[in-house]
Amino acid sequence: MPELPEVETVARDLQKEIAGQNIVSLTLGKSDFIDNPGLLERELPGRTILRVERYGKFMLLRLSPPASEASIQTQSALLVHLGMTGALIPRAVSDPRAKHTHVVILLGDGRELRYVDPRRFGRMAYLSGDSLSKELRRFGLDPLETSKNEFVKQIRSRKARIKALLLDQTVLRGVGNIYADESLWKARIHPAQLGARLKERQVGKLFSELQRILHNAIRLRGSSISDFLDAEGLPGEYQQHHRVYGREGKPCFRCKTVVRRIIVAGRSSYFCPNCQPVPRRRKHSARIKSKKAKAA
DNA sequence: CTCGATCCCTGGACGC
DNA sequence: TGCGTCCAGGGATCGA
Repeated sequence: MPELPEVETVARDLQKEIAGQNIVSLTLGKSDFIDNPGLLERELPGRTILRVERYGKFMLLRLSPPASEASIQTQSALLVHLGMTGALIPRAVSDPRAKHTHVVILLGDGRELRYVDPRRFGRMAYLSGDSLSKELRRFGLDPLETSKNEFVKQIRSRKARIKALLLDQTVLRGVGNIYADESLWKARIHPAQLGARLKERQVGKLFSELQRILHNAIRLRGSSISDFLDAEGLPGEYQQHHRVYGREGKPCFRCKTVVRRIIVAGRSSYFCPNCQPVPRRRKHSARIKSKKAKAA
């Protein structure tokens, strides 16, 4: 499942592999995950892929302006979200096409940039000018480009659960389930804890650990849980370094307590009940306890 | 503002 | 071997 480190890996590979390539033609298969398929077919042929960037969990293929507007400096880009099972990989034309290949972009050097996505949870969109900048503004802070102070301020100003905040792309762009759980475990914070209730020191710790984990994961080319493949079609290796994610029923790496899985913000959340204690309700616990005793 | 529920989609795991 | 069933999960959307 591609999150920030996986998308960063693919974006860097593609930057090396296809930046500067001209788009000769575009062939679409199933296109229900594309914002406006006709627009892609009209706009992409003839453009040059200037560079490939990561933006949150999106890849941004920055494009040259259309020939008719070469003098106007309107930004345009192809946005690609890999969803759960997407892959964007340059291949020789002679390579057989994988099942679920939905977009094929013929490049000037003769190769094909192929988008493969069995579940089609991904998204693709051509955007330019105001609609592009407007779309990009929807998203929150990039965890690798934000200061600790800014992160702490944002998190502590919200009363949603910390897990929900980490996953909310309008708060923080790029973090998904794996890296949310991993950083919460490292910072010893329960996923259901409310953002506003966390101490400044805790959120600071969370930020440092999140950054460290993301950098490490990028170094190891991401986590491959089920389907993730980089732009060369190879898996990453960070999954071998997961401390809690996917480890329900196994001993905590710190204290040997059995790792649990609960649903927080509608997502599986793995945590250690000992290292990441349940959030305490403010004071009333004694009163509730006596009430219960009376009822019994 | 925040929540849960629901939908999208397919392949893999599991039970028989 | 081959069914059927359940489930995962990022994000959009809707109603509470």
